[in-house]
Amino acid sequence: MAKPVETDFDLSAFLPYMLNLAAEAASAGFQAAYRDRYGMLRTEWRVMFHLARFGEMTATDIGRRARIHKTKISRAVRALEEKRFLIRSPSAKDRRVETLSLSRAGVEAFHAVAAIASAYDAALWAQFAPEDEAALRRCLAALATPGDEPPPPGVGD
Amino acid sequence: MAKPVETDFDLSAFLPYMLNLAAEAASAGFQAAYRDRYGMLRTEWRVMFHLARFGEMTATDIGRRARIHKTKISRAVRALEEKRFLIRSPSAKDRRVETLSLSRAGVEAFHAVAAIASAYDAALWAQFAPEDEAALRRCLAALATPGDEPPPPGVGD
DNA sequence: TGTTAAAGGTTGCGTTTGTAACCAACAACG
DNA sequence: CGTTGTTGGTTACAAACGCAACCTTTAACA
Repeated sequence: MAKPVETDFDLSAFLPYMLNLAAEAASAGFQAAYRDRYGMLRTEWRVMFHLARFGEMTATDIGRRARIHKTKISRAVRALEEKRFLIRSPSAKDRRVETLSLSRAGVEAFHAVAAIASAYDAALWAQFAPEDEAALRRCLAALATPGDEPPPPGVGD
Repeated sequence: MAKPVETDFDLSAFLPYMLNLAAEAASAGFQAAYRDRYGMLRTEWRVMFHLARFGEMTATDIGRRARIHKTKISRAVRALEEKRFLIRSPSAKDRRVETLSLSRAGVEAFHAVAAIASAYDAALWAQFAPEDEAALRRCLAALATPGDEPPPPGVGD
């Protein structure tokens, strides 16, 4: 099969492929902000963000909101706890549940990463024409919203 | 730290995050096409696509074009070979190199997956307004193009 | 030629992930 | 109450990945 195959399918125009290339490129430069500086994984950063954004939450709450699987949350929570960024406190009403919150150090780390993220994000958006930016936001929001299926494996930011 | 943290950073408007959610959602429904039916991994599908698109190639060629790391290519090639979808033939000029090509069965599998991908892709694009589609293509292309750095880890389609 | 450097690929090892099974606590209901 | 089913969360095990080291063959060049 030495010759190219006759086909009308064009991978480079295939939306899932384009999205993944773009996502990969956009994430690459930012990961260092939490990976190198705090030894955090992507899921840890996301969990940290949610706790900062919403205050106290349970692991299940985070998973539902962030669409991350239970086991990934569980491991991220343990890692954050070991880094002293997160505190678990038992719930009085339901002894299965633990309420999670950021420690003071966790809040500080969050602020540092969020500052880098803000600047990074601004630089990314700056390369688009204003009307393209609006269209991009619309399309990405539509793609991310579709079904309310169970939490997918996850690719990450 | 029970209360939400005071911050102006909004994760849900953070471009890398939006891209990853969208990429994840867009890929989810398609992966079954090669995973369930042929037991292929994402990298295997990408390698197969490149061989179909360009005919014979070496592993390094594929890696450069698809921006996939050597070791992932190497393992994908072996997996495709074991599935009898791919044939390696030694190069006469350079004994380090192996020329890769799809077997007849590989071409058939490619066609089957490509057909599903085409239909899936059309359905995804159909949800956008025509002018949004153009803008989306522009933005994603711009994001994916930036630097010609060495092959990144890779997230996938 | 002999030496050194570089390129094509593969492999080993540790880390991260996905799936499924699991444990404990609670809820529903006879 | 006792049984049954569900929910919050963790763990075990097998895959997959990323990185670095490695082997072989070419290229550069003294």
